[in-house]
Amino acid sequence: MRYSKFFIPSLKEDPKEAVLKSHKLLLRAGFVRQLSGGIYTYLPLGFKSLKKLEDIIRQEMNLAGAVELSMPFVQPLDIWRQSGRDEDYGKELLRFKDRQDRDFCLAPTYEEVITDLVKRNIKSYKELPLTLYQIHLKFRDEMRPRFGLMRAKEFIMKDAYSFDADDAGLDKSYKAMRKAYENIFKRLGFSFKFIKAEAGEIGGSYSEELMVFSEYGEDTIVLCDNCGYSASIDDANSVSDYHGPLESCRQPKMTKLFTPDKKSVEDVSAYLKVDKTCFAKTIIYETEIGFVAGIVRGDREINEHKLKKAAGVKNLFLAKEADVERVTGAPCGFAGPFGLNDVRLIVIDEEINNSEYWITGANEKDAHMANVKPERDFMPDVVANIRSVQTGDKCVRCSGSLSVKNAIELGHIFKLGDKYSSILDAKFLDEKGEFKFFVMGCYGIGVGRTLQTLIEVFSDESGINLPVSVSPFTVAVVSLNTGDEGIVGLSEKIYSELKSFGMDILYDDRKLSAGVKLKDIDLIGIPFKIVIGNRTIKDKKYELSIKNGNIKEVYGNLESLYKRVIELSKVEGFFEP
RNA sequence: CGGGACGUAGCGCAGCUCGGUAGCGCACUUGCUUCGGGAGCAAGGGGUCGCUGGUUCAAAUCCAGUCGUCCCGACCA
Repeated sequence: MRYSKFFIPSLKEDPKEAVLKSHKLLLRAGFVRQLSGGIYTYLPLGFKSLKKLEDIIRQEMNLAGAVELSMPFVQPLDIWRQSGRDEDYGKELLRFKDRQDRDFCLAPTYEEVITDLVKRNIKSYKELPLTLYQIHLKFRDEMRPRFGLMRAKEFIMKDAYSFDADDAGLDKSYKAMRKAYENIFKRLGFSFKFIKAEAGEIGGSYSEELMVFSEYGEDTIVLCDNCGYSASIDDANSVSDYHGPLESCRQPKMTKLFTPDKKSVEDVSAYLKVDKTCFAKTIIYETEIGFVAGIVRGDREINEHKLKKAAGVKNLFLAKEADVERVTGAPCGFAGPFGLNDVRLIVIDEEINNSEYWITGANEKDAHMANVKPERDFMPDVVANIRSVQTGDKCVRCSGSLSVKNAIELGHIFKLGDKYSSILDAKFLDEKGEFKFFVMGCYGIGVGRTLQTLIEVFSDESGINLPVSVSPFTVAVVSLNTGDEGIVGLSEKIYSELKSFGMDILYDDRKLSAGVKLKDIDLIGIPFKIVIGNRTIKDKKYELSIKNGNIKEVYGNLESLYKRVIELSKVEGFFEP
């Protein structure tokens, strides 16, 4: 492909709407453009990369025995009314009417359609198991689309659905998909892990999320360095073996401490010269049952998800400052667990209950209280694990050391059981001639999100650095001086010869200065680059640059250059020096 | 949906406090020179200042509303 004939609107400067590195690069390298919030055009370059990524997914799905199809993006709302998810999905389901005034929606997912399809066409256990998949659009009217393709309203997803005669069959289908996912993400070069998850909107009995580690991931997960235990920060537990504040900060009896203007644990700890672990901090939340106080150690954070569960509430958010003042009788920053007005529940973390001698707010301006003991000085209603795991905590399984990492969820696999088949009355005849509901599983990969995550994880200061298998082009030929016949002639020759070997090649024939062209190639991140300039002609040597590792190789003749390029193009991930 | 910020040329921004001729860099067009890491000189083109209304002799600038984009929170691939 000639650069001059391709459409690559690259940007020199960071667009202001992007925050994330990968989002900036997607825009700068001319991979995508936003049409409206959460709605994107894939430009030729991004589209080419996307297709390569899809092919990898397709290969592994096919290998696992899944069969590809394509379902309608526009769906009659009736089918959603039947499954009851019309209401469940709420505003995320974008609805509209056709000219006959019938209700339709844009597909946020495809369980209804696939279940209906299989119900109408599969009658016997002899036709099972069956796994169908598609790579296709979904639309969810997200309340807040953000970070480019990471959370878009319209997005591309690979979704697969398995149909089995019984649970044992489902286990097999599930395992096959799980293995396919492992293959896909290994081929892409990701460092990843499956994490058990709560099923959410899709529902079902068991599900795992495929998480890829990345500093900027929106999800937080906990890993054990020793036994491999892993869980979402909302589910993860750590050993509670804390035996209370240090000797040095224990007071023999309840003592009021003067702490002028010191509100945060940080400030009070510095002011009193007492370790943060000696504090019990009291946070007031507003919920549908009234105010709830959550108490954890001073150096800890409350996990609101856990607190919700422990308190048995659905909605929970930090109380407004005015409410905190009313409830505690003191300005924000001096809350303690005793003498609270109008608090329905006091929930304390296990660690707090394990011990005494706590320093807490005194519910009085500019004062804290030492030697506060649960059950003597205040009555906890619930004792539970409501703290977030921190790096260094002990693993509940093996007492190894836990670490907390950010990750991006790229896949989610579910055992659905008969959730949809029973609602939609999808049955087949088993060997005994009895009707049974299909036992289903469903398996998703966010394809657009995966592309962006590849860029997030694999990029350097100069630009994108994708694995060879998903880079939009494998090799670039850059003609530095388009005014020189010798250079142009040689560039054309190399371009057409490499093309004849079936190489996916971008030939930069633009009449621009050398710097601009080289920067663009680096930004797009083409793994291998052949630069033709005066030097090439003068020295009769051919230079091949490898982006990963910033390596330059020089060849004395075209045959050996071609041989090397062909060899390199077969690398699946990155060329490793 | 709650909280915050921003909308001025294709892109990135200044101008707005204190109302009076719309500006800078990059990009673009033409010519000449240059040609291994975002070239130089010369000449040029391009903006209803997001939109609507109000105040005013006069609005990019002040006021109100509205739309859009982004960030933080509750949800998710």
